[in-house]
Amino acid sequence: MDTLLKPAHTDLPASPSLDQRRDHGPDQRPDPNHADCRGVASVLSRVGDKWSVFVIMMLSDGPKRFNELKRLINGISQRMLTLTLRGLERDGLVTRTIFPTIPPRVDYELTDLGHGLSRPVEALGRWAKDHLDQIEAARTKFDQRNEG
Amino acid sequence: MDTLLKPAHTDLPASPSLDQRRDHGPDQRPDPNHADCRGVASVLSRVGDKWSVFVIMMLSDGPKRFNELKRLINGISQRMLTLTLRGLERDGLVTRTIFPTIPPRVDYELTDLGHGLSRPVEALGRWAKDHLDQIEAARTKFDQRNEG
DNA sequence: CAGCATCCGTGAAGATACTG
DNA sequence: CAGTATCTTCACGGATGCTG
Repeated sequence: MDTLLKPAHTDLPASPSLDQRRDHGPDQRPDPNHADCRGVASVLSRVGDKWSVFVIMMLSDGPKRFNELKRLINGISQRMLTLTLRGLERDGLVTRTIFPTIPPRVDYELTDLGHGLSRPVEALGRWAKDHLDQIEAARTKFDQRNEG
Repeated sequence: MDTLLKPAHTDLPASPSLDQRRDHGPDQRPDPNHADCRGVASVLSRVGDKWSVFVIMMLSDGPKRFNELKRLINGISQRMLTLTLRGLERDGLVTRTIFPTIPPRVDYELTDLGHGLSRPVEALGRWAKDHLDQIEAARTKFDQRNEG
């Protein structure tokens, strides 16, 4: 009940790295006029987390069960899905509803907050989809210049 | 010129994990009706990368120099900044302009593609900022329930 | 079915010292 | 100033096996 799903010796489910590892200095004021880093970063990292994004997208359709999500995302391991869901739950983005039946059934659903997030996230997803070619082209070109 | 800034033995600057490690099986069609994962994921991971986001935000004001960015972001290490910038450059999101003066001067600027990305990214940033409290509150609450 | 518990490899990121 | 080079750490994430 200690190591649980937590990889090795973390204390947070799915986005520990930022909050914990990032304060390497005593005072860390970047410049208030831009972005206040610390806090925003921890939210951004949730968004940047591949699995979180996919889960959010899948759930924007409506509530889903555990294995349903697993099938939809398909590349995700069960551990990562659990971890991701716990993280999203922790952040108040999804709710976890347990039906004490046999066999057990658990539904995951976006909260209002989660739905709010899903909008900019999907906007981003659309952008990504739209410009994928350009980016991949740029990557190829860059790689050729750099080692070809 | 081989190990360079690349941490240990990667081949991509800042978002290699997804494309490479993700194909653990022969057939990996998730369900075309949702998101096509692989490609989008690699873009999302760039966006989700904390440092990339901050750099993009900083550069949306206009071109900046290396150390200027470093100061603005402040929590970033010099290595990570270089790595991030190379990644963004590789993806065709920023340009790198070298002035062969002494001392040397390098300007980084968003490309059109980069500016395009900066819009949804900033939307996300705003969202993150706006709902930071809610999320942190949720986190605290969740943590208390879970171990208090 | 949903989920813990564990072991383990990989690689992302920090710190530091050196160069043009 | 703007990088490079290198070492080290340790968190992410996969695979597997066990519970209620």
